[in-house]
Amino acid sequence: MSPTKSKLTKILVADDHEIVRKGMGTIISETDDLCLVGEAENGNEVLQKLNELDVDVLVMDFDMPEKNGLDTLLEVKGFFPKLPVLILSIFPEDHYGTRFLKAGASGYLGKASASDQLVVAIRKVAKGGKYVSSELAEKLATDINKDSEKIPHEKLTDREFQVFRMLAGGSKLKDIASELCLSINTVSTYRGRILEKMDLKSNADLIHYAIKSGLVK
Amino acid sequence: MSPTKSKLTKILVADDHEIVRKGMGTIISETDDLCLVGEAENGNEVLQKLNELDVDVLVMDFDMPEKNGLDTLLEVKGFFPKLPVLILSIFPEDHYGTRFLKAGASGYLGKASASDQLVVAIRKVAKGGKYVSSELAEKLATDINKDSEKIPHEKLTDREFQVFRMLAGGSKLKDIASELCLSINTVSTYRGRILEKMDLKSNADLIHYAIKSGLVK
DNA sequence: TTTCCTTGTAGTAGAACTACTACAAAATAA
DNA sequence: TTATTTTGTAGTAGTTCTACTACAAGGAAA
Repeated sequence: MSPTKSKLTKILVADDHEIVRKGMGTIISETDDLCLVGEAENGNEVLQKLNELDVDVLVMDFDMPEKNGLDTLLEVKGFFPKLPVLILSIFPEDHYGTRFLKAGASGYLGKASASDQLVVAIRKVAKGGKYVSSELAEKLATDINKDSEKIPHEKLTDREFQVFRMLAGGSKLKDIASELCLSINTVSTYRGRILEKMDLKSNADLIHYAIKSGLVK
Repeated sequence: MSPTKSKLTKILVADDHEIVRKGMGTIISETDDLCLVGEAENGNEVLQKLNELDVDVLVMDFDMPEKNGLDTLLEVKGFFPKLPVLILSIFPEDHYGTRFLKAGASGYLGKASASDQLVVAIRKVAKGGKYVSSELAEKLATDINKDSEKIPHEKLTDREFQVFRMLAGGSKLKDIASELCLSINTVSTYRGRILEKMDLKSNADLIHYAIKSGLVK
């Protein structure tokens, strides 16, 4: 039973930068088998649009205001477990990639990737496959048995990592607590665990680490 | 309908992310009086394209590999002093804006800005004007009275600079106080003055500044 | 299945920090 | 020279952070 194989792949694009959405829209429009059916500016809109529209692939930015990419991904996967999600990021693949893949993303690519890679990735995940860059693939392969040799920040849990990034960006405990709707004490505990796991002594160390390793811009 | 004969504004777009270039290209193409004549991926290409092409406005990303936006801007201004340059950035306007304007940029806007702002900005600078967001304008106004000609850290006194370096290195107020045989309150006052003079908001900002400008490790 | 470790969450008390205010000496401007 | 600003120095009071403790839920290990 094969209906027309040339079925359009319907795509929802989520990014807080309109310019980036336009760019992806253009790339998608220029590709015959792809079709842009909607745009979202933040995580909440993503959920809303997914309910309204018929979507085959979600292409989502890593870093969005209101609700970040990882949280949104988890939520999306809760409601639409089978929807392929492609994560787009300004950060190099190997820094964050594994985290998103573990959370259920079907692929991860940097914004610096050429547009043909975007198209390749979309087609791949639309068919149920995974898309990873060769760098990331290599990393995944070498990471399989080596838990001890992990890069420090990879030992953090998602929640800890989220706090890590905010601390590195200069957010105060209070800001983080209210942003994440947690007690300041809770955030402080995360901070302590982050410092412990990464063998750092202070927020200053943490910021130095984050900048040096390119985890923050 | 425009009674005046509309002249096409020829634009060169520079950004290391192809998706962003596509996005800007789309916005520009959709606007009658604007025309995209070229793209560049990095600072060196910008110079090269400017020599090859007839360009009215350069729209350039803040953060590019190989040669960053500020360096490129200075170089461009050396060869083409009258070319209007619009800087695009993922950072909020008020963080870096003044620095670029002082370096000769005609405008500065965040990537989060709506596309209509991009068009407005391009038209404005093409006519020789300056484009600034209202936030940035306000900031500029308050900066006028300060002697903001100097590089920020050069405005610090020796004592302040000493404290600055220690703070940037991650020292605690207590450590600094005992190292310099001062009251913690005194060190705190220095800190406050440093932040004020350098227009920073927190130790985290200070560390970011110090690392980026090479004042620390 | 039971035990042990990890993760997400928060409270408390004391330490550290921040924002103000203050003031004298040194440097500058008028 | 005199008035004004800058610099070096602290105190006080209110905020925020840190270290420690605690505990339940989920997983992993035994």
